[in-house]
Amino acid sequence: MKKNKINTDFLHVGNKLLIWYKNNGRDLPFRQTKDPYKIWICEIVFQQTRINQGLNHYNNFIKRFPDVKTLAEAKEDEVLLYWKGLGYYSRAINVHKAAKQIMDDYHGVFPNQYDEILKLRGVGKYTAAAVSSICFDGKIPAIDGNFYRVLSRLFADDFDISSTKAFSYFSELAHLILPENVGDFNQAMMDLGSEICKPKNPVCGECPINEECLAFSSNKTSELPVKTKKVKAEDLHLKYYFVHRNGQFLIQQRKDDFIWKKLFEFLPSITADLEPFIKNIKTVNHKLTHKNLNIEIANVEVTSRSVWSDFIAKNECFITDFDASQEKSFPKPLENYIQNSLKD
DNA sequence: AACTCGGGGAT
DNA sequence: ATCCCAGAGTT
Repeated sequence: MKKNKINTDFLHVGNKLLIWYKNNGRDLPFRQTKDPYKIWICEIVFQQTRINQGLNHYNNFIKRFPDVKTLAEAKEDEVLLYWKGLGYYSRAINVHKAAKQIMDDYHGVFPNQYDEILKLRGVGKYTAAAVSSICFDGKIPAIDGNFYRVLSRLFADDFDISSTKAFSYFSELAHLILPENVGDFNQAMMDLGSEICKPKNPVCGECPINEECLAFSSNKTSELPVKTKKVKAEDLHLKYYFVHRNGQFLIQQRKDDFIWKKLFEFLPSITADLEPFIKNIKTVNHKLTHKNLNIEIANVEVTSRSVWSDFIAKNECFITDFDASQEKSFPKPLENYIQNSLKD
């Protein structure tokens, strides 16, 4: 059913959700505060990330960087360290840039208007709406994956959520049920989408708005939302040389393009004088959302001190050891490789 | 408007 | 094996 066919009054749905949220909302660490800094960080951490997966990262991040100023004054590498294992590493780089932005452009005071929050690096329409509604009583629905799913089911609407027009389309739909307290409403939609209106096997029997849900009454919850675009992973081969000597090994830092932005990695190539020291070669398979990685890692133990120091002098790389490596952010498969090397 | 960016848990 | 998650930036 399209929105222009909806003649019933759905406004009470929003208020029902607020009541449900008050009694059934999840108890999360960022629920006790309206500090825009903390809400902002949590919104960034939990982009495309499940609560259970990011909870420790969020707590550790807030503990180390409790406010904008602390974050802005930190080194980028340390911010990346606290993002280690979370994925989508541009979020860490951007959150750091945005902190500097707040110091420079807003005298360290978090902007309180949607349009200003939207200017922050790494903050899009969703996050700007979330922060402005939760912290500053902004009246803007925070349209995310939960909104798409809940609204498409509530109105039994087959609008393609993978369409680029989905955001504005579901924004309009959201206004049909938007209550006065938009901040709590936005969070209620997230909890409903997470706990009740789940992608698969939704718990419609416990849903506070199942009486109004057109997908429920027409038994179409399993067909909604409609998403036509599918992402397919392509194969990618990577090769690394784990060059080490006496508990030290050589690393370099990735660029901020392609995958694993600015994370540390082993050397992608060596010179001929190191080849005799290759002990063995291990292949690691690792799946990313858009890539099936096949990583070949050559274990190079340099037993000659002169060859070791000569290579370091002539090549761009850093020396680290197993303890110090814990203080840098490596891609997951390389992190695993280091951990396995420790056991040998 | 389409493409790209991680990692992990649920099914 | 497939889907999807408190999305945003780039092309």
